[in-house]
Amino acid sequence: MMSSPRQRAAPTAPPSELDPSRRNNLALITSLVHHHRVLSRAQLTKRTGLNRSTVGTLIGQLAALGLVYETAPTGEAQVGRPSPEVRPSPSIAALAVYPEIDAVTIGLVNLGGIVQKKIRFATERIPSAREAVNIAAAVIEGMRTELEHSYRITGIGVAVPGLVNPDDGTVRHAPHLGWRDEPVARMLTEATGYACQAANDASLAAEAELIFGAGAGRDNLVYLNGGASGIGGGIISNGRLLRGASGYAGELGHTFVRTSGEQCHCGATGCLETEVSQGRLFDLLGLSGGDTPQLEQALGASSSAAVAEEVSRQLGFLAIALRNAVNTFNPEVIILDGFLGVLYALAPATLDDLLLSQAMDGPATQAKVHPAALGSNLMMIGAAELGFARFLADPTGFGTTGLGSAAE
Amino acid sequence: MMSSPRQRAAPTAPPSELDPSRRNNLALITSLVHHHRVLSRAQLTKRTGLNRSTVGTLIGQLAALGLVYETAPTGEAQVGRPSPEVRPSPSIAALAVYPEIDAVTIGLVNLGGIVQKKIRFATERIPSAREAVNIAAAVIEGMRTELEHSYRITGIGVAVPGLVNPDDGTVRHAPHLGWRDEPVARMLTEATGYACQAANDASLAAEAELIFGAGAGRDNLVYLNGGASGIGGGIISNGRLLRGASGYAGELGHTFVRTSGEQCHCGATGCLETEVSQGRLFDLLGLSGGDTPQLEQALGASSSAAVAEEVSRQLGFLAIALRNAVNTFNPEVIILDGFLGVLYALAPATLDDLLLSQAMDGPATQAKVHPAALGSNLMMIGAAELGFARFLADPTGFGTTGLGSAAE
DNA sequence: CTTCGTTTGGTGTTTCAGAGAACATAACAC
DNA sequence: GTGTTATGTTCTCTGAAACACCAAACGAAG
Repeated sequence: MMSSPRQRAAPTAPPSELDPSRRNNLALITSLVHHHRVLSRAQLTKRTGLNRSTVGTLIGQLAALGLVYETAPTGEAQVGRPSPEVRPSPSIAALAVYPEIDAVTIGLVNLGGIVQKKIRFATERIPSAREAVNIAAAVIEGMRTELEHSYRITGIGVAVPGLVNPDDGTVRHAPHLGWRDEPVARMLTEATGYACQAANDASLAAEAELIFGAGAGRDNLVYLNGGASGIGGGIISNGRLLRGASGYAGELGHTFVRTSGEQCHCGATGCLETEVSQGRLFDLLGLSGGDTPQLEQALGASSSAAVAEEVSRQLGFLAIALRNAVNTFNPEVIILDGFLGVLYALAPATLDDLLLSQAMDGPATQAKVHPAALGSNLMMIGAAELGFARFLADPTGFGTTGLGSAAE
Repeated sequence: MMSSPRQRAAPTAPPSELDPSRRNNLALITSLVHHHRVLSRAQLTKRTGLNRSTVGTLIGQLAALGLVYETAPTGEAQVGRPSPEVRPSPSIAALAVYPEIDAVTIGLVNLGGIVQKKIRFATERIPSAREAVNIAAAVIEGMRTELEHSYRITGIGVAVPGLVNPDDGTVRHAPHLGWRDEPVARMLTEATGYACQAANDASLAAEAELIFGAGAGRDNLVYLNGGASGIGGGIISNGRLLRGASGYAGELGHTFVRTSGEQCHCGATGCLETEVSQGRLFDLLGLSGGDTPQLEQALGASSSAAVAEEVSRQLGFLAIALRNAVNTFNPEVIILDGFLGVLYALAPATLDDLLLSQAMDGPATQAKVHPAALGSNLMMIGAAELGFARFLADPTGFGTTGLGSAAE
C-alpha cells in the first residue's frame, strides 16, 4: 500500500547505496530487457519515458557491471540513426527446482527466460522434502564449478505443487507430495549457499506465461493447469500475481462446480479437481495411467461414446469454473495447460460457447482461451523468475561479483 | 506494470511541473493524512521512511496550498518534543452520486471520508441515466454557491449497481436500473462542469471499507453486498482493487453455487444471487417486500420453521460462494453487507463453521467474516473516493484554485 | 552522388529533491 | 533544576535526471 520513497544511504539498508530513484530506473530497464530479450536503446527510451541521455547513462552503468551488453544495430532499417540493441548478459542466471511425485527437475535459466539446462532426476517413490532438497543440492553441487566459472547465479526458485507461503518459502501443505510445513527454501539455502525462494507452481507458471508466453503484453490472466495430481491455478490481475494474505491465493482447482459432488481431499465436495481429472479419462480409456501426451494420443485414437461423454461432462464442469473466473477477474486471457489443454483442444468451440453463454456479457467477450505457449520449459522459467526476483528489484546489488561481461 | 519514472517538465505533461519524486511523496503524505484523518508529523516520518526534514518541507508545501493544516500537539504526552498533528483541510471535498431503483443519492464528502451532506432524492420510478444525471446536476446546482464558496471540489464519483468501465465511466449494463451503454461520467461532467468518474458500487464499497472500515490496515478483502436488486462484490487484493481488463472484475454475485439451479437474469444457472435473495425470505415471511432493516426485524420476530430452514439453506449457498472466494483470494477479511450481513448475524457460528470445514486449511483460518462497519455512509464514502482519486495522485494540481486554508 | 531531413547517441550544464548534521525546542524523569 | 529523549528547523551537500546542443548515421529526394 505504500510506495517506496527516496531514502538515500539509510544505515539499515545495506543492499545498495544508490538513490532509490536510480535503483528504480535501473531495475526498470533490467526488467524490460529481461522480458523482451532484445530491446533497442530507442525503444527503452520510449518505454521508460526517461530522457535519452538518462537511458544512456543507465545502460552504461548496467553494461559496466556486466548485466547487459549492447550490440550493433541490426533492426529493420528506418530513417534516422540506428539504435544499438541491448540484451541481457548470458552470464546472469537463476536456478529452478521443481519437485513432483515421480521426479525432481532442476534447471538453469538465463535472463530472458532461456532454459540453458534441464535435469530431470526420476525418483522411485514420492520424494520427501529432505530428499528433494538433497537431490537438488547434489545436482547443483555437480554443476558448481561450471556455475561459478561461467555464471552469476542470482538465486534459486522452487515451484511447489501445493500451498506455499512465499514470504518465508515454507510449504504449508503439498497434498500430493505429502509435505506439511516444510521450510524448503531455508533447507535449500543451507544446502547450497544460494538465496532461495519458493512459491506455488501454478502461480509461477502464470507469471511465466504472462511474461514470455500466451499472456505477453497483457495485464489480466488466469492460468489453469491439469496434472496427474490435480488442478492448480494462478491469477494475474492488474499485471501482478494475486498473492493473498499469506500467498495462498489462486487455488482454482477447488472451485465449486457440482452440488452433491464427491468428497475432495481438501474436505469439501464438488471441487473442480474431483470432477475433472485425468484419472477418470484413463479409466474409461482402459489405461492404468500415464502422462498428458499419452492421454492426448489415446483420446485422439478413441471412438468410444462413453469417453466422448466423459469429455463433454468434464468440459461442462470446466466451463463452470471458468465462468466464475471470468466473472470475478475479467481476464484477457485464460490459459489451459496440461490435460485441460488437451480437453480444450478436443472441442475448443464447445468450451468457448459454454463460456460465452454462461459468463456475463462484458467480461465473456474479452476472455480468450489459449493453450500454454511455453510447453515443457514453463515451470523452469516460472521458478527461475522467482530466483531472479531480488536481482531484478536491485540489479546493482549483484554487480559486485567478479566475472566480466560475456560480450562487448 | 511500469513505474512512473522521473520526468521533469515534460512538455506533454501539463498537470504538474514537479519532479515525479516530489509528486509521489506529496501524494503519499496526502493519502496517509486522508486515510488516517489525523497523523502526527513524527508518525508521517515513520510511515513514509523519509527524513524528518523532508517531511517538514512536504507538509509545509501542502499546508501552503491549503490542502492540510497543522494543529498544536494534543496526543498522549510522552518523552520528547511533541509532534504537531496534521489533518486534511476541511475545504477539500468530493461529490458522490449513487443512483438506485427508487432514489438518487447525492453526497458531499470531505477528505478523511467525512460525509458532510447527504441528499436522498426519491424517485417515483426507476430513473433513466438521463434522469439520474439531471437529478444529480440539479442538486449539485443547488449547492453550487456553497460549494464554490467554502469548498474545493476535486471531482464527482458515481457508484453504479452494474457493470461499469471505469476507464471512461461508461455503464455497460446495469440490469436493475435498465441501463445499457450509458456514458454517465461524461454526461455528469457536461452537466456540472466537474470532473467525473464512475465505477461499480460494490467495488467502491470494498475500497471504503478497506480504508475507513472493517478492513482498515489490511491488504486483502472480499466485500459482498446483498441488496434488493441482487448481490454485488468487490475484491481488494495486495492492497489494490481488482479491476480486470475493463474494470468488470468482482462480480461474485454470479458465482456458481448450485447444480440445476434456477435461471439467472445473467443467462447462467445456479448463480449465488438467484439462490440467496431477500425476496425469498420476504415471501416466506408473508411480506410483499421491504428494505434490509425491515427484513432484519421480521426475521428476528419470526419463529417459522420454514423461514429458519430457508435461512440455513441460503447460508449454505453463501458458504459455498465464500469458500470459493477464500480459496481464490486468501483474504484477511470478508465483509458481508446488506441482507447478507443480516443472514450472518442470525447465525455467525454456522457460517464460520461451514467456511472452516469447506475452504482449504491455510486460507480458511485467516479469513474473518465481519459485518460492514460504515453503515449508511458506505456508498457515499466509496464514491467520493473516486472523486478524490485524481487529487490524491497529484495533490498540487489542485492547489492553484484560490480559497485560503480553513484553519491555520 | 549529393544534399537534406530525421532520428538517435554523446556531452556539459542546470535544476531540484532528499539526506544528513548541527542546533533549537519541548516534553518527561528524577 | 538538570538530564534525557524525541522532535522541529536550518543549512549544506550529493546525486539524479532533464535539457540543450552537437555529432553521427541512416533514408529520401533531386
